[in-house]
Amino acid sequence: MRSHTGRRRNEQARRAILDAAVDLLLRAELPDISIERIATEAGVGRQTIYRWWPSKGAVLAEAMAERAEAAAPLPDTGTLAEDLRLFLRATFRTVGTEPAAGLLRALLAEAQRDPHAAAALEAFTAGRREQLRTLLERAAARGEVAAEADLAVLVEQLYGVLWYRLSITREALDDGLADRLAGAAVAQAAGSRSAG
Amino acid sequence: MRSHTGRRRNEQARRAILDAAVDLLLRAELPDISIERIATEAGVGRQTIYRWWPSKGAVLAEAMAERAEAAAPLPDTGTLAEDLRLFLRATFRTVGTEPAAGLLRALLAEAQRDPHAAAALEAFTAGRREQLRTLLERAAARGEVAAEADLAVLVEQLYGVLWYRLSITREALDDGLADRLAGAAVAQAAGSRSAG
Amino acid sequence: MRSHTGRRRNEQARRAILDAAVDLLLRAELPDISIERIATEAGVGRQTIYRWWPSKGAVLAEAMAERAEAAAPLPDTGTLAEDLRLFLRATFRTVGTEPAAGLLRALLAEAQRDPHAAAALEAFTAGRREQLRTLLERAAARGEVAAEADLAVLVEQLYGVLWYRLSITREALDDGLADRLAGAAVAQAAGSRSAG
Amino acid sequence: MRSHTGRRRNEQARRAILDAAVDLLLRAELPDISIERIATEAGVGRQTIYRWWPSKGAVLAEAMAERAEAAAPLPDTGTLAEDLRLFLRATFRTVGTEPAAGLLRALLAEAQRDPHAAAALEAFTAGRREQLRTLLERAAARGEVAAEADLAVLVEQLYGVLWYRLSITREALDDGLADRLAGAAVAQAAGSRSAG
DNA sequence: CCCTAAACGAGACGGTACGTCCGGTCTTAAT
DNA sequence: ATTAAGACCGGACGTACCGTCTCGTTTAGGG
Repeated sequence: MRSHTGRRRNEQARRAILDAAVDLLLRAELPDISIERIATEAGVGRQTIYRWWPSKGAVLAEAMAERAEAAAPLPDTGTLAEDLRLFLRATFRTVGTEPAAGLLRALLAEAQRDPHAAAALEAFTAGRREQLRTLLERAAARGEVAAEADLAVLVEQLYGVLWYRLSITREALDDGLADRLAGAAVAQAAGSRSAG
Repeated sequence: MRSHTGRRRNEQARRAILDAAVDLLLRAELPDISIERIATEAGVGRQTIYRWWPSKGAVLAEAMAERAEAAAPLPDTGTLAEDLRLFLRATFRTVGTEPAAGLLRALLAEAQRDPHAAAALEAFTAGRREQLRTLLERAAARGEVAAEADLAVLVEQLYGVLWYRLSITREALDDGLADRLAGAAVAQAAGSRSAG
Repeated sequence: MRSHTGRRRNEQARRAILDAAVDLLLRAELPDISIERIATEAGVGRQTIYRWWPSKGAVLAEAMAERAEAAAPLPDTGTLAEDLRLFLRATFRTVGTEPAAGLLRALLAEAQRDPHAAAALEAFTAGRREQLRTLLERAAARGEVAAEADLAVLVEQLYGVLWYRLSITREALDDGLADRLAGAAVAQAAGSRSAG
Repeated sequence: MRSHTGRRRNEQARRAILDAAVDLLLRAELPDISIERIATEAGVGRQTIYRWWPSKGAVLAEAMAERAEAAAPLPDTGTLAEDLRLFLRATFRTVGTEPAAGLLRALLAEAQRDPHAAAALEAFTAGRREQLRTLLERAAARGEVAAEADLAVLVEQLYGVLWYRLSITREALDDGLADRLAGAAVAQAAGSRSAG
């Protein structure tokens, strides 16, 4: 009884496909990148892509997830304001510049029509929200956050601005914005205290 | 020198095209609506679409802009909290349910690849931000907002949450969220005072 | 009861259309000339063409008929051989060179799909056959032709070679061919005598 | 280095395309048969036609060449008159009736605008001329033809009549014509003798 | 001198076909 | 069994024309 026969998955092909997808995004030559082009670029048969990924969105999602793996360690300076400032600056630097920005935009577009991409994007962003939530709760544990503060909403506000600028206004995601946003978040988290 | 010669644009055709585009979005039959299908659905030659719109995104954008024309009048209850609550509830009700939600999602996707759609979406959202900004500044004039509060960022936070849920998490945009968001915004606007 | 009211046909437009059709053929830029292009070239509304001609083939036919009006006078040297030689040389010179050659080819093509063009071509060629037939019968009256000679077939043979070269082999229609053909025709007309 | 990879050409698809082309010609439903219709009729993707043929004319040409492959064996009765009579009768019977007549007319029209069709038609007719030339030279070897007779021209005369009737006058290509033409050709070939 | 009528240039309309590109499936020979 | 190659059917793309249908303008008698 064989446990597995036949040729094994070719890791080089996998790499070539993901790299080709990102390369095409970077070059941003044409409005959209096709499976056809990815295969040609990667020097790979089209079927090899279909064998391992259910859709183009899934390829992009894997490419993105891979690049994002090196998640920045959460800063821990002791104050919410500083932690948030550092976290947002680091996030914006990665996500606000090419190639990541283009990748995310393409993935967002793809997610609107491809459920696989939607699921991948949701999973990815859920991890990010979790991370930010952790940062906020650490501050709450230190007593920097009012009891009534709605941390879940705050997380969505912060990432909301990021995606809003990425996909709609295309305004810069720079350090200045990170600082303003950190300030606003701190005001919101703390401010309810005086309102309470 | 003649000012205009030849047959005039057929308003019925224009209507049929925009309506067909929205109808297709509503039915959401296929992941993407093609110009071909819009033309067939509208009982119109394909060229008639190409004659008046530069791209599919431009058709969707015009369809959306038209539906959005009936902008809700800004509430004016005298308090920021209540104004915001009403405004967000009204906005979420329109935008968070079909057909508007699907239209916006499709337009967002299209805007990532089609500059015409991108421009149309940016113009549309700029108008919305302006409106919300007006609401906030009225409150500021009443002294409800701390001097240091960053209203521009606040506007982006609120709409950011809306689009984030629409396009990424697909969580409901309900009255509960509107209220929480209004609360958070008030806290942020007022809260800086204690931080100041 | 009025006999005719309203503006009269514009002769300049007619001329411009026929000239544009021939010009386009000459330039032979693209595989085929469209009504659209003729109209643009002629600086004329498309409807003006449709008003006066039933099809593109009819325009070409009229253009050709007009050019062919200046029919060469039948030579009359006293011998069949010489008459035929001169007639074929003159015909080949006109028809074997541009623009006439292209016009005839285009008309032939059009006649295969457009009944109007077919009728016009048949009428035109019938006139030509008549002419050649006259030449042959003059020789017969002089006793140069055997009684059994089939003049109708001979006419078709001569014009058959012309069109065969024009449309299929595209070999030159030069003086040499005219002379060989004249010789062959004389042999055929006279030759039956010995066979009789 | 591989000699050939990938799926092989589907012979059934090739057959279906050629058959559909001929079928459409037969039915002669529309003045012109489009690639679109051939593909639909054949149950084949449009690209499959473009992959293997450079133009519509090339498809028609291949369809015709295939039908013509079963070339009638040259008759060999011992006399030019009889050989020619039989050859022309057989040729006219094939070519003068549908579907062949329509096919040839369509191909002739196509050849006036499509170089591929022109080349195919020239190649096809060259073969036919060769055949007829052989028949004539066999008679010459038997001494039935005058030394000065211009066999090349005679071949063009005979096929010229065929195409002239096919494409211009559309008169019948019947046995009677074959016989008259054979008689005329014999007169021409032999007649030069008395003229010499 | 207007009135009616037709022809004019322009150009929008619903369509058909073009030739290209891509999607997702399949077949082939090689590994 | 997987791979690169590549043919297959299907179908959308954006363009070119088709023949028809308005438009407003121009030109010509007839009243």
